Amino acid sequence: MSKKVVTSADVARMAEVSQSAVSRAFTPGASVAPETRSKIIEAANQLGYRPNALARAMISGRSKLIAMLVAYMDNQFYPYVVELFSRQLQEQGYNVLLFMSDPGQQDRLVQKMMQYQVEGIIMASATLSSSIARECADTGIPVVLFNRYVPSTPASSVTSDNLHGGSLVADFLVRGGHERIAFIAGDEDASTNRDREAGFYKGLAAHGITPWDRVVGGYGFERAAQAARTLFSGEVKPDAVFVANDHMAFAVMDVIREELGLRVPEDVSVVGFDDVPEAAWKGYQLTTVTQRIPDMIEATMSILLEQIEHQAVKKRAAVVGVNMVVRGSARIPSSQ
Amino acid sequence: MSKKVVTSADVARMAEVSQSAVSRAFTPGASVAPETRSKIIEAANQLGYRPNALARAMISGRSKLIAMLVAYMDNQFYPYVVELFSRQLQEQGYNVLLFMSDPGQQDRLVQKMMQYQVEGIIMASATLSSSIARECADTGIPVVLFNRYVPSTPASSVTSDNLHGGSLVADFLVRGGHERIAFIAGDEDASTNRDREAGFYKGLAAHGITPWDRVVGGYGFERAAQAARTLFSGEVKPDAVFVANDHMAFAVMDVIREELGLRVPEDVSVVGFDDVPEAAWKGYQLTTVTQRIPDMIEATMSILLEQIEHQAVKKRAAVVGVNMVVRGSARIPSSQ
DNA sequence: TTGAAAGCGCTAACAA
DNA sequence: TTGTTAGCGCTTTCAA
Repeated sequence: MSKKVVTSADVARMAEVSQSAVSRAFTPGASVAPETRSKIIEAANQLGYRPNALARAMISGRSKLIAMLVAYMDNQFYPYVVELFSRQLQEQGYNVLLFMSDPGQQDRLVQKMMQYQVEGIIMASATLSSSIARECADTGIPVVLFNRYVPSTPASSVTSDNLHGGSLVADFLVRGGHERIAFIAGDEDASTNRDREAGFYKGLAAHGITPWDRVVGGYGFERAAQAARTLFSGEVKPDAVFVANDHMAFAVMDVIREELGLRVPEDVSVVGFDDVPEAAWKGYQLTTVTQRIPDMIEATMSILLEQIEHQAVKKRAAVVGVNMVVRGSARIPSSQ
Repeated sequence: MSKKVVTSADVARMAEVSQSAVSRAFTPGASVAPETRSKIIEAANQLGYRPNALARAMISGRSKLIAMLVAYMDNQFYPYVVELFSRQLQEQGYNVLLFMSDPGQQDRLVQKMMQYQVEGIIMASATLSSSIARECADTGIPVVLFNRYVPSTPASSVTSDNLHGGSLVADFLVRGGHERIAFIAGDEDASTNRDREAGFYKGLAAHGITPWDRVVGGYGFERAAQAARTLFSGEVKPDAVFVANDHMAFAVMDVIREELGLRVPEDVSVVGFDDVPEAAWKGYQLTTVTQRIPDMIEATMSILLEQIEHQAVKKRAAVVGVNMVVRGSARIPSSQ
């Protein structure tokens, strides 16, 4: 039926040029006479020729592949990040190899990426062992941890200023006149959680206040709901809770309003972190801290592309600023 | 510093075997003596050898790459789909090349996929020109349209029974005693919208009822909000609205409750389609039609893998059943 | 079971 | 500007 796979040699034959001329015709900066090129292009179109990207990658050493490893997609933060990365990388001529990480499988997946000769790796909310990070660095593959950092690895990182974000929330809640301020933690191993929590406590301490209670929600919806139930199970209840991310905050609000019959923010204020799209939905109107995703992406892209360009991996750590968005889920400070 | 890229020849030298022996040691079914293999594996580990997947793909003709094209990620339906596909594909030994489609760029992206010698293509809520579909078929690359179909192309498709879903909603709303039933359409070019709408009208007609009004929301959040404003701008307002997907339904509910001050479902019933995770959130409790994503994925995988296996592309169209989930956003029929 | 040899489709010197 | 010539790192006959 069809001739099965057309190669550059076929095109060369038809255009009556050498095979390398065909290669040049498809290489942006190469020196080919305009007429030669158009003759070749025409033949190529006629035959339905498509350069084999794999062969090109092999010989040129440039696969134009970037791997992305993502832990989960149910928190809307990540789909948004994936979409933006994909679009921008595509625009830059790169292609995305996507991996979903199963806990414990991350190193194996990174090996896979390297087998495919990716030119860079983006790890979104996933970390890697330092031995693997070493290996990437030695191979010359830049790795950037997105929204996580690990001090002891050679991998670069891009994070928000979670420390500052946490203190912003503390400030806001204290100024709002709250007296029993609780915290629902995310994944305790995650740097995001550690920093948000540390910043929060520090901010509280600056006002001479100690956190009223603390439970762990593990960044998951169901587990956060459970955490909220625990938090509100006592006789006297918190009047404000800072939840380590928006995704959990929705679950927490559901429990507070539907199961406990309390009002938000009249009875209890809720503040999240991330500012995912749903936070602006009227059903929640979540007051939260904005992670400036576009800025984070930009920082990641520039680290990655710069290192790919210069063939030199060196650790960099970008920290992007944050700001609070005040909506309706937490009492708003009246004074000043 | 490090020896830069280790090849099978290096391993062969160290293990004192031929280079082809190394290849065999890394090929599952190949005939190698156990001792030879272990000798090779040891040398490989020592040197940090990783088979080059690109070279393997070139010679074997099996890239183990599957391309996925997605139009957008803001509707939670898609992140979920992407995650599930990725995990299952990974489990089957395949790797995912992810593309976000810009409208109009789809054909170009499919060309890219083919250049990377992908073994199959999944198009999620995106369609392709029939010429490109032809090309894929001729090249022997199976394509499956996920959640869309195009009768005139050779591409396979997997969809929900949108027709039936629409009629289910009509039935539910009529039995609920509604009298002014409106429809907010999604993307009018999409088969999903056409079928949901057709099924809905047919279901209405079966009860001798005609739709009260119809506006277009284009499957987008903001546009749907606008559509809702239009729909409710008249003197007399609808008492029920079927929104072509959940994502728009949230926007519609926001407008109805917050801007218009109407109650859901007391003043107006809202029904969506998809059953994304947020539909179960207490802030919305959206009554909707469930797309059985796991079943849809399974159907897609089996079409794809079967055709890759047998090297034969033939068009198949799977239709997956749907069912309604009754939550709180629409009045519940009392009788029977 | 093993090794030698022949490429997969392409890019990249090197001459011409 | 063009063609010739080597390979990139691997799998796969084909003999041994």
